[in-house]
Amino acid sequence: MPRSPPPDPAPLRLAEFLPYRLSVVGETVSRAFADRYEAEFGLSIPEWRVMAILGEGEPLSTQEVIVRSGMDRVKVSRAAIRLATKSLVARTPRPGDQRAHILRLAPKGLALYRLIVPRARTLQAALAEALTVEEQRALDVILGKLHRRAASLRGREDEASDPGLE
Amino acid sequence: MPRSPPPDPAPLRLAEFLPYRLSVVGETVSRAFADRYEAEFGLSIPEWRVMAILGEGEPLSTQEVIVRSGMDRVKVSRAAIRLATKSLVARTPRPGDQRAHILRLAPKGLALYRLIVPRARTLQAALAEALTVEEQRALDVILGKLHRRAASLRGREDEASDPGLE
DNA sequence: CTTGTATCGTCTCAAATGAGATGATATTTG
DNA sequence: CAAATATCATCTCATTTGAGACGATACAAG
Repeated sequence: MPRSPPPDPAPLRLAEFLPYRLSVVGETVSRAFADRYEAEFGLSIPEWRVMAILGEGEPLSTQEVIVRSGMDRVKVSRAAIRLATKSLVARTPRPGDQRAHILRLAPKGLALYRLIVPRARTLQAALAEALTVEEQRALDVILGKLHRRAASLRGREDEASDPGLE
Repeated sequence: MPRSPPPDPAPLRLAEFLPYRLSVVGETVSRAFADRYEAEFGLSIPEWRVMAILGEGEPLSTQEVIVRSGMDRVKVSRAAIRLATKSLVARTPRPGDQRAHILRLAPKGLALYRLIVPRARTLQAALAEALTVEEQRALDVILGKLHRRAASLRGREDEASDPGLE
């Protein structure tokens, strides 16, 4: 029995495609915030992230900042160097391990941090304001789930099988 | 009455900060999908997006693809050129306007499109599977709201005022 | 028609990006 | 202890990015 030519799949509407939408929204938000951080504080996003991590309290090695920020090794290294150049961050060798640098906010960095945090909260509020409180809570859960799933999709690049190995 | 030193704002937890999380999730998802499109079809994300838009049916000018894809002028231009080089997309001058190119899927491009679409749906399903149906619906609404809000935040770069001018 | 302005897509170029190499130090092994 | 291996942060370099310049065409006003 002759097959009819492969039927057109219903065309995919890019505008409704989840990965596309996530990417566009993420980019738009990032740009909006990047513009502000740059204009108001002269910081790039990677610089701001490093400051934000260090502002949480503990001094951290570059390596630890990499893990917590989710950023690339090179990005963090460069951000740390630029921040040190601006005297916003102090870099001291780690006692007992000359390879690692301990990063901490320098006094000037701490002062700047105290200026940025309220501003960042305001900006976030301006964004979150678009959502109801329930939506905000839901989004929180959703982002966590999506992140874990996307990370695991990245993990096993090929082969859709591999049930539970490793 | 002497002021006490400016009280530390509660430190901002980057890991809970909405713009940060959106950006990280968006990036992770994008990478996961970009890896697949590249490995399986030899397409970059911009190339895939252009194909997806053209696959919706109508032939479109570069300009229209720019609008619908949300991508940069240069990105679309380059993607279209690469796709044309691979004979996936046909570029013909628009009758009556020699400036514009009309883009449409070439036969080879249409064939590839038919391969990609089911795969893209499968990948999306693998991602969306992490969420309940209610969450998927909620996310849809949420992304729309966030996108509009972020876009408008970008609009009025400075000055929190300007009520309604322009 | 001629001049001025707007829009099309591409090109240029400087900046950002990130995979891999590198040098320096630490740790493990024999 | 010496040698092999691992880890840290940085550097290198090829690629990607996007703002602005650009040439070409279209349209508008005189």
